[in-house]
Amino acid sequence: MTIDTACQPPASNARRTGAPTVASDLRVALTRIARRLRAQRGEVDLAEGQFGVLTTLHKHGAMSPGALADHENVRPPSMTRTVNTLAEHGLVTKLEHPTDKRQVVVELSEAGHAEVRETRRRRDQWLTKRLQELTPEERDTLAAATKLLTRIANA
Amino acid sequence: MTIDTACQPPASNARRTGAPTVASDLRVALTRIARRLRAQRGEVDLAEGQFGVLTTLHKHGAMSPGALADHENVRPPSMTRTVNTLAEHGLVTKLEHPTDKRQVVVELSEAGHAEVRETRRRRDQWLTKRLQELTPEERDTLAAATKLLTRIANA
DNA sequence: TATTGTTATACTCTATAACTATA
DNA sequence: TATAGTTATAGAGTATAACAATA
Repeated sequence: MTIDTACQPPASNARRTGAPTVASDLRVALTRIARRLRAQRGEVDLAEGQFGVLTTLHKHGAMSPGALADHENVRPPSMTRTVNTLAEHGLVTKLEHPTDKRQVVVELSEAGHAEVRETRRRRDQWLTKRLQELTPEERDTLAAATKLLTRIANA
Repeated sequence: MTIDTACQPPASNARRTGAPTVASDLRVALTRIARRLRAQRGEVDLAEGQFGVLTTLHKHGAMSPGALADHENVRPPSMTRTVNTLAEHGLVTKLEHPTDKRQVVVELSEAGHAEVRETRRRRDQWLTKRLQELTPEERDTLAAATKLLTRIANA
């Protein structure tokens, strides 16, 4: 596939200068594991953005489409479409707001909750298998690192 | 935004059962950091799939559109479009294959190489800043964890 | 008059099917 | 006849602008 005349050495700047590569190596590993985790899906084949709405509702409870759009960083018309798609799949329910008739309340259905749980279960299962291939000492290292990574993730 | 009647407790299965949550916590942290890394872009505003083609060419050298499609898990017509877009931006060059006139050779231009380098530089910079906020001991822990995560990523 | 959500329309990315050129 | 790539066309997902209903 690759033609022999055009192969250049994959020289990263960090390695060329001899500078520390922990950040770079960590970035590559993190990115690759995240991609493999994303590939583990639940029952329903959802786009990542649609699944994101489910997790947000799972975490924060029912929200208006506008609030969801803010939270997911999309525009309101896009969220209208996303919510309608999820409603057609029976994963969310659109309800009237109790006092403000302009608003719509988007609520996760039981199927929606189940989809979030199942997807997380499969992703955790994949990662758990990988952890089981490590020694107890290595798992301790990763447990300690998890605390640090969590701090970084929320920084 | 959230209406008070519909908030349910965010009870994950792992926590409810008291089972170990390292895998789950690690997954959450990994996913979140990866998302924040992806948000660090280079000069040109490229979709993640388009940038993926640049990194593949950066790593493996010039390839045919078909080989790129295989590598990136998209269909050939999609890769044709992607490559044409990248070529219009001056990030890749389409060349004739030396012996097989059916084939096209897609080569990363100097601007393409620079885009890959710059994007990686910004992502490494973001992560380096986060690492600098840790103690030396914590950095040692993450350095050790990086080796393990790299192994997992490639498993 | 401001806010919430939707409809109308368009652009991007992806796909399948059909076509062209070459091996 | 098989292979590499493209063109034609369609389906998601997202965007901006314009509109409807309600506060």
